[in-house]
Amino acid sequence: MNYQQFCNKHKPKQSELFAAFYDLFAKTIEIKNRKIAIEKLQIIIKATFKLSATQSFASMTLRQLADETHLSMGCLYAYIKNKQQLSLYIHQFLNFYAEKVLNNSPNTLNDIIKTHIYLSEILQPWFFFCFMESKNLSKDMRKFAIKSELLMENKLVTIIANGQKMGIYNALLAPETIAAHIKPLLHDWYLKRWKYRQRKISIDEFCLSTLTFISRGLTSPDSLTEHNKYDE
Amino acid sequence: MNYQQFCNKHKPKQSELFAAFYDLFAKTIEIKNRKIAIEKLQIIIKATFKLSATQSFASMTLRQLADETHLSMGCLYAYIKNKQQLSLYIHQFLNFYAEKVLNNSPNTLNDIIKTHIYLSEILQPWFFFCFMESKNLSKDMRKFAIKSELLMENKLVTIIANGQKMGIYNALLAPETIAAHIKPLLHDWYLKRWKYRQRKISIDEFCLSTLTFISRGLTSPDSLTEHNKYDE
DNA sequence: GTCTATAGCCGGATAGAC
DNA sequence: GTCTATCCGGCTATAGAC
Repeated sequence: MNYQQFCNKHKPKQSELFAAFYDLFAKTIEIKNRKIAIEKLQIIIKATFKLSATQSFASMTLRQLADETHLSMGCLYAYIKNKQQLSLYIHQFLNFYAEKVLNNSPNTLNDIIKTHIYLSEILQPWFFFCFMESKNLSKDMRKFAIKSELLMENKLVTIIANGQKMGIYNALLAPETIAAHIKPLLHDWYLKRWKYRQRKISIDEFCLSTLTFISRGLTSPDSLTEHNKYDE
Repeated sequence: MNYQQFCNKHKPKQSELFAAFYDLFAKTIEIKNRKIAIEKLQIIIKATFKLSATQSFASMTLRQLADETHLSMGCLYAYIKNKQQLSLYIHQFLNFYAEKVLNNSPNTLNDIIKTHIYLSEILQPWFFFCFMESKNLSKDMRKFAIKSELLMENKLVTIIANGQKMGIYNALLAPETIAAHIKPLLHDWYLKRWKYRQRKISIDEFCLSTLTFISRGLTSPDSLTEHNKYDE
């Protein structure tokens, strides 16, 4: 699987993405004209990402959001119940969407890692927002919001444990430990997206180097060479 | 070097830390009684960390801060010029302090990595705050604030490049790429501190597994084994 | 569906008493 | 140094016209 193949299978058109968004929350959205709602929700959420990324969601005002979307305050409130709900819906939708993709993903280590990176590329602003703004959620909601993250982590652990049992991976580190190290490597792609863009590193290059880095940590069966041993 | 040794050399008493803080900004702080100022600044900044961590700095109100510190609004304003400056000073102080320690740090790869982890342990709330709240800074200030991060990154790159030249490390990945992968591994310690605490993973265990993970990526000279090759 | 106008509150910041 | 009292601007949210 490469990025192009993943896109063919999973990359939604922007309109499809927000159609799914509307359908998920349609019951609680005042506007009943589906086509208009989808269009406006896309505008509102993209503006939310833009403003949140530069100043944080908490300090973004709905006046700014109204300006940015060229909607009035009143109109905004036809699409969202209040400011907090806007944040909540974004979290919930990403969770919903990520879980759908992860549940359909293949089960080799490389493929899961690639699936995660590719997904976070396609939905980069969503991932970034959810990572940075998880504070906005209540405790209950926070638990819900990281369901798909746990799903991902469990998949990693299972595969690594299996690989170790079969002798394919060395067992120097516990599966949970390795999984814990892998995750921040993947997060970096969407958290520091601007850095990779600036350095002109493509997603394929990033995947290659990440997988190389991880594979080497997993597969070398020999003990550490002398000068790099953890020297107390 | 282990954590205990590092602490003996670098770990400041809390009062020393905030004494350094006061001295760095004394010119711009109204309160001239050094002892009182140091004490209150410690209270104010710790409260800021607490409130920011649960709700973000932007949404923390100075009234909340006054409650948490048991100071009045007026009194608060004797220590800080305004809300934004509070955030700025925290960023500037961490940068000042980190640079001091990093410049005195030894120059082996393991020691630099350990220095960074140990430092981020001692100043965990500072590191967490600066990572999460860098948005609050103006563009100029942001550049300034990451000076010490760049210092750290450059040190990594230099050492890795050297090691590759000397044949100690494999040259599968560029030094910059490896450094880019190492950094999020280290950030995880202070960003997800609660997770490691919950799992009862000590800083020494974290260092060991991180260094193991990194070393293996660097030192195995053989090419990737078949089943883990980047199978496109 | 979208707008304007406005209610009502809360935030940052300051003045001035003690 | 620390407090109370207060200004004023800007915020979320809603009512009601179009």
